Amino acid sequence: MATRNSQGKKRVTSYDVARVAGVSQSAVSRAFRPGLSVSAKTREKVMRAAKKLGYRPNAIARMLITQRSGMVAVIMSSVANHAYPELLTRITEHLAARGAKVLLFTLDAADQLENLLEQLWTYQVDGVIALAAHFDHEEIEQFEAHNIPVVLYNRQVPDHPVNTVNVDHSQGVRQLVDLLVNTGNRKFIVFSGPTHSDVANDRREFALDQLRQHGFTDVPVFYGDYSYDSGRRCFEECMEQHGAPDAVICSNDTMAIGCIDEARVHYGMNVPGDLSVVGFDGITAAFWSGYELTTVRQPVNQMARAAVDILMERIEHPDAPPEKRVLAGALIKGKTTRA
Amino acid sequence: MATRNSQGKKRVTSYDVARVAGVSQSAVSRAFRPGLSVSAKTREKVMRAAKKLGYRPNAIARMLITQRSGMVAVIMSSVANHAYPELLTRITEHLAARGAKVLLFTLDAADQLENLLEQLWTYQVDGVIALAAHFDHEEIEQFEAHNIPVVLYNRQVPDHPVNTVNVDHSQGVRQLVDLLVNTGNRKFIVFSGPTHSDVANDRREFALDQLRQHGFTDVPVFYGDYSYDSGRRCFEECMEQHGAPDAVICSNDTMAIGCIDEARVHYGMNVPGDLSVVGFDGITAAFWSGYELTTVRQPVNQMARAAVDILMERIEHPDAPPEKRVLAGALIKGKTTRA
DNA sequence: TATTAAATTGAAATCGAAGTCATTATTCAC
DNA sequence: GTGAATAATGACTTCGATTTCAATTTAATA
Repeated sequence: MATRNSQGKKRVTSYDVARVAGVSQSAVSRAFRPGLSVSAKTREKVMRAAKKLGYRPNAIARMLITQRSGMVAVIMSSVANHAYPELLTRITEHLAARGAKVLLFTLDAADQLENLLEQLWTYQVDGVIALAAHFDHEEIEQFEAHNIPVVLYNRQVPDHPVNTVNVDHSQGVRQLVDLLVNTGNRKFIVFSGPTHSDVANDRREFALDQLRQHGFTDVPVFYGDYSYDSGRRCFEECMEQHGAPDAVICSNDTMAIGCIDEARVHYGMNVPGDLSVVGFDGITAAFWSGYELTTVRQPVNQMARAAVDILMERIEHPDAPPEKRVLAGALIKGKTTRA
Repeated sequence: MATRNSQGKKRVTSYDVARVAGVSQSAVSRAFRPGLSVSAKTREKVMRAAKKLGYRPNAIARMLITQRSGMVAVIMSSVANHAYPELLTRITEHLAARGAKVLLFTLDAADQLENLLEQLWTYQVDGVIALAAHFDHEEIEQFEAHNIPVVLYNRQVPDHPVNTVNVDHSQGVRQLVDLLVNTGNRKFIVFSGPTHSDVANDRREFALDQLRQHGFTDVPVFYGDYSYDSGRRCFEECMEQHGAPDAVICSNDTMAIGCIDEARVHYGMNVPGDLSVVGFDGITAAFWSGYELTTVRQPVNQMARAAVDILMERIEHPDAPPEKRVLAGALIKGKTTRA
């Protein structure tokens, strides 16, 4: 008997189809699941009845009985990250190709994390891809306790085995520093992202390390928040405190662009004539002919794919050990550094 | 009895909690649903047992019995739209504030739409917010037949009542045109987005209309695809075919920025000295000091909020008639037009 | 204290598909 | 044509919560 939903319209269930097709409900279920034992004749009858009634299997009921939601939680930050749009669509597409759907969670403040996790447990997601959020031992252990595989994207949990996909920050930053040193820059400045960002800390420290390798010690660091405005502000502060540097190494492209604009527009400087600037990420704006930023481009599509692959592997084989995958970025020699 | 999931770990159900707490399973359910009739004593017992066992209500089971998934499908295009990141997080946040979650769908080619809809029906989403996809009568009628409310974001279905949230393209474009005319521009060019985009068509036609009002007829139009590169290409073609115009009216900011860069970098032109350029949207890059684009900024947050409000209203009251909400954009007088 | 009204409680039905298992229909080999 | 092996089928149980309904307890009123 067709029941009625809140709008008073009947919902068509497998029982309705079964009745019309003159078969059992089990047969209907089998007809819709590929590879199960149904005769062509029965399948035909079922499909005709299903089409006639406009039947679609109810995914919720399936989730309940199969103990698989087919949904993956993606945790993104509400802070507009210029790399997100592509990343998110890539992840969604790769997951879709494997029959999984994305349930979206946003997170800004760390204090919302607990609340977010509460939600996660109730929604029975099969796995999690975290683009945002800082996870510590504690959170990772919770995921383990719930047997929900997690993949961290461009972030890590020190000293704790966990699945991660990272661009090779170390190699990328090193290449940028080498390029700057080899093209004659001597007075360096680093514009770092916020200290609560693991990525920012990594990029900053790798840069300082590599500069030290070349004999440049005590390189001043200014801190921003990854934003355009913070890039501008850093440059302003830098000029006040140290005067014009030869080269600025920024934690990301957005800050680099802010820095360039500030230098050009407010200080009338020529980039790269008077100043070299490098970023990191390879956001679309970095390639605009107004900038043509020297940067390291993250292989977003491959990274998205790796994250999905790793996750799906753990969902199918929960015993697979954690895996850290590091993909090389591509050095883009733009026009914000001297040749 | 606690069952075991695919990972061999026990799942804690309300029955487990009931047994430990020494109450009925019904009581456990009531204790977790606010406003239901449970004594403080019972709730206390239940909560203690729940915490001890690490119990979380299973949202999937709830969805099945309540006929409400609490999930809203958001359809986005895989084409990187610079307005998406903020829009998506806003929508997600507003939905979260009302207890709903976002199930993400991506769509590029129109031929995937049918497949996408098939998925939609099975997932029992309570509603849909479409940021991408061109819907015709046919699709809207399918949604009506399934009793799933839809809100279209910045797009419409002519001659069919359907919920929409739009920025006031007409008013916005008119203000831009007036500004250009009033500041002495006489030779106009329009760079339009693709003809399959309703928004692009609207913006283009409104611009041409308003130019006609001012006596400017036969204004040439060049077509791009909203991308930066297409903005550059349009300007190049324009220069070849018509020489330098006074002012370029672009369908969106990204094309406008492409146009500006092409004019500045490859033609050595001064914007706004030699050329005025206006865009539409108010993407973050439009405000960068390298551009300071004259544009109309969409009130993204308010629009996201309106979309969510309208949708939730239809979910609660399915009989509410379709509603079209139009929000005014803010004219941003930047530095890409003469004063 | 007796009586009525209100608040709690648990048993049982329900949501809609998937999967187990025993039964029946087919197919194949001889 | 018979028996064995295989395929197809349907009855029934299950997933985990919500909700109805009747029974029971508690509170309120006379």
